[in-house]
Amino acid sequence: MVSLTPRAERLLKALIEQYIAEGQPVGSRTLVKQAGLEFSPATVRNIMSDLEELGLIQSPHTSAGRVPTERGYRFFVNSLLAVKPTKAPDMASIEDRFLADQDPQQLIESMSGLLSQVTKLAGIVRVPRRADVGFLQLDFLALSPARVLVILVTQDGQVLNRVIHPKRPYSASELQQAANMFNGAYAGLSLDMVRRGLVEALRRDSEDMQQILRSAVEMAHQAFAGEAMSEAPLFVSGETNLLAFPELSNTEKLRRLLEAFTAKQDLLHLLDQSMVSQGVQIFIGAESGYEALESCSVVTAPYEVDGQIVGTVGVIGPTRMSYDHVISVVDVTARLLSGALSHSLSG
Amino acid sequence: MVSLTPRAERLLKALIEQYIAEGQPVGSRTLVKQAGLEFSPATVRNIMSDLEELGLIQSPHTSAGRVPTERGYRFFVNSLLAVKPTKAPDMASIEDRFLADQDPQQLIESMSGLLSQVTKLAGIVRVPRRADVGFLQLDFLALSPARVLVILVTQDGQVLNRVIHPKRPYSASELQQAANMFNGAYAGLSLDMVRRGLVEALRRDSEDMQQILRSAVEMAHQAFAGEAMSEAPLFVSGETNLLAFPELSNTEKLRRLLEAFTAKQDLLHLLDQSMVSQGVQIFIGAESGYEALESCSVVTAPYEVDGQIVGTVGVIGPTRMSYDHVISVVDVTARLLSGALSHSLSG
DNA sequence: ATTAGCACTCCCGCGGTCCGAGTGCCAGGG
DNA sequence: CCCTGGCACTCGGACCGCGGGAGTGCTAAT
Repeated sequence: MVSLTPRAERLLKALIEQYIAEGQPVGSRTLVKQAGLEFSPATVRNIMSDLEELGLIQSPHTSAGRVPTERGYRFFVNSLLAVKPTKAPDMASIEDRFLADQDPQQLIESMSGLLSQVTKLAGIVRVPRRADVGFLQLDFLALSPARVLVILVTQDGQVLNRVIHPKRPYSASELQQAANMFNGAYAGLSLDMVRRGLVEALRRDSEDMQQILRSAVEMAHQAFAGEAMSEAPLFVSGETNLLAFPELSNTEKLRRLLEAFTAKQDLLHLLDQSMVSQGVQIFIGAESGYEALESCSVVTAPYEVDGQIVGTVGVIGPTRMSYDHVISVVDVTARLLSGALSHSLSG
Repeated sequence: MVSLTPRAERLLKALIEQYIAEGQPVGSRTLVKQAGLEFSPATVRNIMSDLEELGLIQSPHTSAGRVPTERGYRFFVNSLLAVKPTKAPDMASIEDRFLADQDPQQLIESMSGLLSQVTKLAGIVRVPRRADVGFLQLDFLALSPARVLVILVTQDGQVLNRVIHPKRPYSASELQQAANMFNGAYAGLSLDMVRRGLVEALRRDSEDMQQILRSAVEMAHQAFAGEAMSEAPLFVSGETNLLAFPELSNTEKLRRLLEAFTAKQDLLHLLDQSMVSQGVQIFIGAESGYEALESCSVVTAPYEVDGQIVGTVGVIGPTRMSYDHVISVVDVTARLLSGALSHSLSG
């Protein structure tokens, strides 16, 4: 890690803050005026020259001011940044969202909207991997003779459902019985284990299985063995907020970015990465490793249920974002979400 | 309705087709060449002059070619357009989507993605209003002593669910009994009627109601009486496709358009409008009545279940879209969706 | 009635100029 | 020795004028 004189640090900090605020390359004169520095523009120029040699700032062209590089932002975030507490009105918006007494799944999904609204950036949320949550119970419900609605409930209150067309009609009591047996057989396992159990059970010949349980297994398999149980959902909101940033609105970058949002693949990897460690994480520009996120930063924080990390919330915006505010908003949102989930699930 | 000479019609048709294909103002010379007309550019200019007086075309400035006006598109769509059958590969994509045996709700929601993918425009889908569908059954499921999962199933296989915190703990058998009584009391009504019934039942003093049913009503009310039952969902996909059109990418229009997509209010009204009559409907530019849709056209078609219109699918794109292809794609999608829904629900 | 010709208009791209902002460097002063 | 004022330099952006090209409208001739 580079080390700077206190003065240089102070200057870099002022420069980055100014650039974040205005979005324009900042020159020595404006920097002196704006930051109230007690030395002259010429001195500032010398220091800037040093900072440029260190790769912390650069100038777009000869006679423009300086702009932070990704390294500059990184240094800024690591060493210079004073995270500001979330502003009261923002805090109020966030807390309001947690007051509404809704089911956990919806609460989690609403986080992306909340974050985008408060930060004026794009909000993202990675919902818990279904495969890991516990199986609670399953129900078969006859919609018509040929159609059965399969409802699967997890221990954290998620509900998955799907309509299937069984091979033969079943009576309501048969279905009830089948569900009871199924629930008895698979209670308490994780969804992933249930799914593997289903595949296993179907491969073995069915002779050693009661006919009614076999029917249940078949129907459950038909409904949920596919990707439905292991799909990896990710929600993005407020993409339009990004249109407001001129550095992104040059269409080509924007297009790639929005396509990355709909493809979700890359984002998913990134968010999974951020699930391994606790606390707020920040990916600046190329650090994310995805081209589509060039000149963007991602700020994430995992949330947990009963001490176990299950998902991530965060925001995506231009590298030029107000890290000091964004970080605290993401952090507090993740914390409150963790609290709300743990409370509502065990309360 | 204006009437034109056959020659003028032919010319207008060629001009609009050319403009749709290229997106550039088209002049007399290129028009003659491209459309293989047997008269000279000068004649074309005279006719164009007439068309301009009629308000069907206009020129952006003196020495540019001509561009269709909204009236021009309208006339084109009404009188000149020969709808082309959906191309085989597109047809294949569409049919593929209906082969996957999934639940109706998901199938409907996937239509917006399908349409955006096939037409390279933004796809929209209005899902059925929940208030109108029939109530099938309701279940209470204890997640923990303090939390009850309420699952509501409609006759068309939709599942709504929400976690509530009842006033006192209930045993599993109490919950079962409550659900049974509730289902007996409200079976067959529409969701809207159920909701009104709930409010009514709570307002009456509870003495004339069995205690256990009263508990069920309270819990059901807690879970679903809010907007959950009457919310009006609308799905939009492929917004990024619109970035490819230069006439929209001027940022300000695009921004408003995308905001209209997230606000959904205006779109919803528009789609509700299109539910009153059968078949494909086309709103060109200002015809939609919403400023955000300026210089955009919307092509919609309602879909039905058992002869009853329940929702709408469609696309949104620039007024300069290939109506001939888009119309047939939207039409066939709506038809196939109607077929799939009627089949899967009664089959 | 159609067409060829022609003058006209306007957009667009090009090169040139000017101006301002900002830099780098140097010499002088605390 | 470090800071600072001064100065020459560079570069981008706005402005301007010009010419070419595309397209039109009009008119006269067929």
